[in-house]
Amino acid sequence: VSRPTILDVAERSGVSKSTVSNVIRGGPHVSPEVQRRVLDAVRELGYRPNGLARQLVLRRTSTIGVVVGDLANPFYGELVKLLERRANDVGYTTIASNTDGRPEREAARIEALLEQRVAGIVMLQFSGSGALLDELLADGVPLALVGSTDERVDCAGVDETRGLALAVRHLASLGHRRIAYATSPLVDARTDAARHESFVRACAEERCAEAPLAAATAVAAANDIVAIEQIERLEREGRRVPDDVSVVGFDGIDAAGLARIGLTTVAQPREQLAAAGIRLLLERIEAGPAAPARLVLLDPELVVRSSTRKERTWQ
Amino acid sequence: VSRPTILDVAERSGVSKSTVSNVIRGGPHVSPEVQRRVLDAVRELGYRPNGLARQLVLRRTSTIGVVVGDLANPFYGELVKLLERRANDVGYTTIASNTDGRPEREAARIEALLEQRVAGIVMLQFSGSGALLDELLADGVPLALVGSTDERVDCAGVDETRGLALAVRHLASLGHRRIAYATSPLVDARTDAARHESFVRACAEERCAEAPLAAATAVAAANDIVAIEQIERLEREGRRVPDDVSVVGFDGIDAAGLARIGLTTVAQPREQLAAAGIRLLLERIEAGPAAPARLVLLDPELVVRSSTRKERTWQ
DNA sequence: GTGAAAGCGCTAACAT
DNA sequence: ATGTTAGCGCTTTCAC
Repeated sequence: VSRPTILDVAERSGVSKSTVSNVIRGGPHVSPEVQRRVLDAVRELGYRPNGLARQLVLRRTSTIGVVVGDLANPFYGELVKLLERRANDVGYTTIASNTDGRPEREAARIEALLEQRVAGIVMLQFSGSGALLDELLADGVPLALVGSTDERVDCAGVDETRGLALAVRHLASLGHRRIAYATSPLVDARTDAARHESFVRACAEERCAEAPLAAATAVAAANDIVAIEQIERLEREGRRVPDDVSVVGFDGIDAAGLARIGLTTVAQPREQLAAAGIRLLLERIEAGPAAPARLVLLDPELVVRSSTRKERTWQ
Repeated sequence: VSRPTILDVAERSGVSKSTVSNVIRGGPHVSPEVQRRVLDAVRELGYRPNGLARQLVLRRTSTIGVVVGDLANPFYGELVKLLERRANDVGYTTIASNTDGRPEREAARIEALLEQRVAGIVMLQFSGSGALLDELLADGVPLALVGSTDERVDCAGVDETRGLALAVRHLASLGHRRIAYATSPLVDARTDAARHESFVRACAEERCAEAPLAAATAVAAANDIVAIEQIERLEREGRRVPDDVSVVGFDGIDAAGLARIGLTTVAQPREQLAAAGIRLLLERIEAGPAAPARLVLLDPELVVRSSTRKERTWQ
């Protein structure tokens, strides 16, 4: 039941396999007559070119690896989907690898991608192990970070400083002075670090203080999932959102926009992130490892909904 | 900058490439001394086996294709994630392909998977084009459907009849007699058809009637996303859920469990679905195309929350 | 315009 | 225990 090969097609159409190869790849110098015969044979035999063999001989693949922390988070699900669409448009396929945020899984999945000789890797998640990054860079693996940033690699991300500044400024303008930062283990460590850092800075600028969750009148979450979890937790504990405490998220997932949730959030431009990520990666593949790292910084946008309101004492 | 090959390793460690191959694959008959030398060479050279070449010569891959309709739907995102984990556990990798529910994209993505010579395909989405299925079957492609069913292929799914019966019976017991069925284009056509059919049957059994959305006191949705959209729509139109109309979903996504949403839903056992899907596929790969198609029917579970209540006139 | 031949990097008999 | 050899299915010079 072995699949037919290019040789079978050659035999059946009475030409050599090079000629078959030429017509299949739309190569040059093929007489219409021969072309027809070959195409007929292809159809009759149900021939399907072996991509593995082709990639082996070409010594390059048109596959892009996508490393993601949590596919069950719709923000990443959608990003993966957009990346795939984008990649398809330019003739690439993608392989998505879920890491559950575990560094050892991340390393293993990347290793597997490299053994498959992917043309490059887009990382939506990056455990932050600098060693891994250095190794990849040293290996000359084309890399692009989407949604987080690192000086050493090409990145497409949102301006994290502005992002959390937007959130904190919004809360401050509503009179909040004691703001908590909420996160979870599923948040990519680097992203988390960046967001927390800028949260702290923005607090300083706006003269608010970082407070523990129990003592805060508002919470800024590392992402929308965390924000929604916080709303759940708060209301379970009898504190109303936004009446008792305001909550703002980050990402702009669809669920945040539901009337029942109404999460004020800092939305990321997902389409643009995906587009920039693929573009950066392809250009990196083109340019080689020596070219300087580039950074595409997109603007996040504050979407105000009903999870934030004036601090109580101000009413 | 070409990567080192097995030959480079052989040369550096002063053995033949078969010996290198043996130690790398943990093959037999390798003296500890030679083993050490080879491993050293591997490390020094930064050698990484070429999976493409290996798969080509083995004439089989350990890659499973996963075809999914909408990765941005967290139910599918999670399913893909679980499938990947499961597959990894048994030595396989997965490559997920998003189709956006479009049959032509579905066909194209499957074609690409086959050219990559995937060992088999798990379909979470199936456009329902019988022709495509027949073709795959005729080609002897190992196939497993997860979440939908077809007599011709191995399937792991929830008992759709029971699933919607659960929903309708629940609504009927609350006094609802005019129930609408809600769906959307993103719902896999076959799944949609199956659910609607059993909805109709359950209505007959419970003596309810299928009603248009505007005239219904309750709505059964094809999945949780649709259900949540319906809640949005209804409340935007000024009809409260569950006070004016009850809504029940299907799938059991995390968001349904949020207190703010509180969606009564028919939950699918996602872990078990993923596990069964992978198991069926592997057994199919093992058994060959001739073996009879198998069906794993799992029990859905009604999770009652706050989106359903007694029909008003009954109070 | 078409074919013959030389690999791509690897595994698996079969020798030794 | 290790080496030799013959491919896996394809692309690509280079002849004809």
